[in-house]
Amino acid sequence: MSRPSDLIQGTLDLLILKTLSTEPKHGWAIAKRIQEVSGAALQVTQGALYPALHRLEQQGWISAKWRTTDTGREAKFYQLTKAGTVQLEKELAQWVRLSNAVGLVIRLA
Amino acid sequence: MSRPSDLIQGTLDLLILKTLSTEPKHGWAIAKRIQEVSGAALQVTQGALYPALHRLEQQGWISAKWRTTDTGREAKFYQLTKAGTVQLEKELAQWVRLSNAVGLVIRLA
DNA sequence: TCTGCATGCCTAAGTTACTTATATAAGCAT
DNA sequence: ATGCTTATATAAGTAACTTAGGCATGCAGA
Repeated sequence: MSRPSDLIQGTLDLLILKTLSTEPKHGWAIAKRIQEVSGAALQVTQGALYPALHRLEQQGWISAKWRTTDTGREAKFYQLTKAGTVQLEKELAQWVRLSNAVGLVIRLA
Repeated sequence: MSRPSDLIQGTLDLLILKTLSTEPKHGWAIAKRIQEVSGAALQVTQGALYPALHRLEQQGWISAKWRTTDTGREAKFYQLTKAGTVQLEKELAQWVRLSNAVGLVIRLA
């Protein structure tokens, strides 16, 4: 079956943290935003999304609060914590480092 | 502990196939080459390497043959098959597509 | 009115690809 | 003979997914 892979394994945390770096969002909006910004290349399914959000919350990188959306519905809004901002920088640096390294291998054989 | 992560999950197949695209190599040499070319950013441990090679062989993307190395030792040399070359192109395209998408998210928040 | 769709949350089971640890063996140098 | 480098390999454990469900609300259309 291999994987259709609409995500690069291990980058979801980075994507979520980065998406939250502008303003708090609820899970559904985060997934939609990632999909839009990536030109639909990245698909965050709910089975990946919610466990990831709980993971990040448990790590103390994001915090949750129920609030009403623009459309008048209850939703769980997440925002970056200070620790989350630090973590985002780490993951960004890690991504740049490793993806560049992959790029090197691709170019230099 | 998180992961020290000296690899991006799911890219190992691509790295191996690409490394074999110039000439046949044995496992040990593949790992060394990836490490060198990446400026030591990527580390392929043996526990990841050998299962990956067997996986790729089973898929029919590489084929193995025992041969003697320059240093006069027996080693298992792998070379890309035709199917492997096709697969390499697929994985390359996939990588470019997805890593660019991650780049978009990073830049556009 | 009720039917369906989009929004919004969630979990469970299964799979995959790793990490970590261990085992084996040959060649070479001290 | 002791230890280091080269070289292969497997086993147990884990993290992060995929796939497949379930539940509830608001709104639009027939």
